[in-house]
Amino acid sequence: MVRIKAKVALVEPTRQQLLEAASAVFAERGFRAATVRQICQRANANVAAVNYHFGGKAGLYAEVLRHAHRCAEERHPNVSVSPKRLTPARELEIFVHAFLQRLFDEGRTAWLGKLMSREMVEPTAALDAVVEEQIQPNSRRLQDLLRRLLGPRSSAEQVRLCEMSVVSQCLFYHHCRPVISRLFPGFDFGPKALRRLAAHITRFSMGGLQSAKKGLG
Amino acid sequence: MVRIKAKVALVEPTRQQLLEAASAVFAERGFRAATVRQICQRANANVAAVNYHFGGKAGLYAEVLRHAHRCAEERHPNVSVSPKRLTPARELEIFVHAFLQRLFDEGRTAWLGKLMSREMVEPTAALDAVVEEQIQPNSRRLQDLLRRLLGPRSSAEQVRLCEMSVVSQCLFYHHCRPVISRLFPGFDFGPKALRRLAAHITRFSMGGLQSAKKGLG
Amino acid sequence: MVRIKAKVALVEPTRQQLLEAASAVFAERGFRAATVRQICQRANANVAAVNYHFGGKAGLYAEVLRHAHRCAEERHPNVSVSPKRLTPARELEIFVHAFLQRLFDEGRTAWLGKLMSREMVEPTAALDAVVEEQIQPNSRRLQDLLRRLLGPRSSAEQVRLCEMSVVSQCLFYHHCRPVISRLFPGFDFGPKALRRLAAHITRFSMGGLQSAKKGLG
Amino acid sequence: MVRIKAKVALVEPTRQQLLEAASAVFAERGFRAATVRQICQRANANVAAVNYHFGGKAGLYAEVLRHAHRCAEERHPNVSVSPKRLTPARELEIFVHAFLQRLFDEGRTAWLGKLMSREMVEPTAALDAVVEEQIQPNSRRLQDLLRRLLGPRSSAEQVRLCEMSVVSQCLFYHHCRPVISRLFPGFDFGPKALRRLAAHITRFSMGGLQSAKKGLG
DNA sequence: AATGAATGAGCCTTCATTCAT
DNA sequence: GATGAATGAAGGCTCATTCAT
Repeated sequence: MVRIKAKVALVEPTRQQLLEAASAVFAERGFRAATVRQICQRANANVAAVNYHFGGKAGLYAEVLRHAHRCAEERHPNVSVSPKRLTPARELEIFVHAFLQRLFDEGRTAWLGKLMSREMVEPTAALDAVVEEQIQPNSRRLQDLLRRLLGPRSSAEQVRLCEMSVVSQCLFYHHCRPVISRLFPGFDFGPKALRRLAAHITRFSMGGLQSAKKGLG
Repeated sequence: MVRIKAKVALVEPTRQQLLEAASAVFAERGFRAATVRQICQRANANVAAVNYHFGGKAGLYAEVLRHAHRCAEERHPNVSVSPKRLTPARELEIFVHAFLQRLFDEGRTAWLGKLMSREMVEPTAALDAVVEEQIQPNSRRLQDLLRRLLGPRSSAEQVRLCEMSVVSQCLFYHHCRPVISRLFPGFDFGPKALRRLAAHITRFSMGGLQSAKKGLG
Repeated sequence: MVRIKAKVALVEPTRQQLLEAASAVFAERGFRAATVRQICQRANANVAAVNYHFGGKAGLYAEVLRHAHRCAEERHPNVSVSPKRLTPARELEIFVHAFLQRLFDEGRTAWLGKLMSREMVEPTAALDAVVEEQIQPNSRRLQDLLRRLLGPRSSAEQVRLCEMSVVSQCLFYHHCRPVISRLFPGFDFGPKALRRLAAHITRFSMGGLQSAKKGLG
Repeated sequence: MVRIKAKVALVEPTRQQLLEAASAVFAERGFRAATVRQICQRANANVAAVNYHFGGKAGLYAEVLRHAHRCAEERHPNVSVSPKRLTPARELEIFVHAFLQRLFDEGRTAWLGKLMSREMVEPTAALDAVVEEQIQPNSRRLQDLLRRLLGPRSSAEQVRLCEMSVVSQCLFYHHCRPVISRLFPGFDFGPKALRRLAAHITRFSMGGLQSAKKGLG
């Protein structure tokens, strides 16, 4: 039993190492540019291991998306909170801030964001599952919050449009980073900046929601 | 001489055809996935032509970005208009609508959007020029408009943040299209839908700006 | 013990199942194209089982030839008949018909024919044993019959040549089936057709033997 | 022009060398076992040359079948001759002898026989073309001859069956060589032996045909 | 006796590039 | 100026086999 424990402790199971290595490489280089050999070398595994464990490069990639999601979830557990006495504005700010933190965290957490960005530009078969399992639930949660803010008379489309207006503002900083850093050198994404960003997005969106609400009448 | 004339008239110069074909292929498949052979075949040119005219695949790509920019500009000349008597809200709506139209136009115009999306995920050396020559001017123009809406007491950062809030809402529909079409099947981007979208973004942003303005006090 | 009994009763011993599966797969795909994994999967056995039980793919193949022979023998026991009062022509027809039936039987019996066809094109070490144990005895039997038909003055070579003329006509339909079915679409190998074939081969051969006999004088 | 001549003389065009090498290797090892690398090495060509010239291993193989046919044809031009005054028996013997010579010739001519043997065991897509372009015409020619021998009252099926009886006797020695050499050691296939074989097959077949003819009445 | 994981050699193919013409 | 042939590096994958359990 000691030996077993020792093994578990010392030698990471190949499959797991493969997953870790692949997440990093796929995030860095993209599906196409990443090579199986590269991944295996990084995972100290044999070239054939990928096929054995995941059935091929594509299978590995699909699993990586799930793994990256789990890693992000682990670090920034989904803000499913329904805290006791929060103003809706505060609730929105928490959502936005958590979203930004997820996007701009580094290390293993960053994988998901990078992978998803690539999926937007070049969707793979794996996207369907991700949307269904990961994005949809979050979308629902935000819609619930917005419906409360827009009032009971808001239409489904109104809610959808407002949802996208909120989400877009968060994603933008991540997705357009290369342009932002060229356009506004010095713009940073440290913890403080993220808080300021969240504050702005929240305030801007609260105003936007009010405007949209008025448009309903 | 007759033959030469005929040739000039009928057959586009190889270089130009190469550029056209490459723009389409790079936009569709991305730099890596696009193959030189594919491009040459589409351009009715020899495999070695790319190296001959552009020094290689990379050289061709750089030229393609410039070409795609020219094509987009040609079709939707920059909305530099400052029409006489428009309400600021209307002015904003025009800007937003023009932006969306550019993004969702099809054919040669679409190349630029697709190429830029890819540049966001995997910036190349060509990006610097594009930002400076293309994006910066537009950014300035929008900032001017927003400054007028936010009032003279608005800080540079306020303007910047609001600019990004506006722009992000436009880009989102283009950039996250794969998710949107999965999350909200039936969401379309025809001319009517773009007008509705522009209306929403404008109203939402006007509210946001008002909110941001108040925050200044 | 109950469990053991149950297991013995329900689950064919791995070795046997491996043999069955391998016979089918080798017959269908040939030695090279057949994969160990395919065989093991079909036998519900582990990938390593082949090496464990037979020392490798080659060892399994050698055993398969023997197994296929046993299976064929089981279904069409060798026509050792020396029936009381048959005309030699009838005796020859019985031999030919039995030969054809063996070749065109389906299921487990077909394995041998297919495997032997492959051995002809690419002989393996296993062929020697098959010739000695299986083919030689049949050859002797046919030679005896032909000697009776050719008369006592026939030379050993005459007998051999006539033997091959008879045998070749039977084998041809099996061996050249792909060409026959393309050259004469509709040519079938059902029980009736086999009887007609046997009749033709017998008549043709009886004529041939007579001709050969005359040539002796 | 001198230089061109020199080149033609010294450096065999890659494509041709590839074809030669491939014919040999495919005949020796079969389609599957043959490797592109092996072929290219033998042809002093780059590994990618096969893909460039033939579109892949399969394309090369298809071309090889045609090439092998041409080589065989070149050495033993088809006996389409209708020589002045030959007895039908003599005509048949010439056909049979030519057939045997083709099968047992060595060097480049042998390729076709080996390749066809493999096609019988494991037909590929290339077989259809071979049957149509190569086998069918020969089959027709033999049928014409046999029809003359069988008389005008012979049915199409009679002719077909007799054709197969004749052809099978020729092919047998080639196809079952591994067994023959084990069963009758010392059986050789030199020029003299081939002549004797042709004589036997012809005599045997003439008797067979007579028998078949009688069966018609 | 039997297994699941892991290995390494090898295969076919693709691709951007170069070279002689 | 332009081409068709040729190159070599690299990529994903398959397979029989081995090893520790």
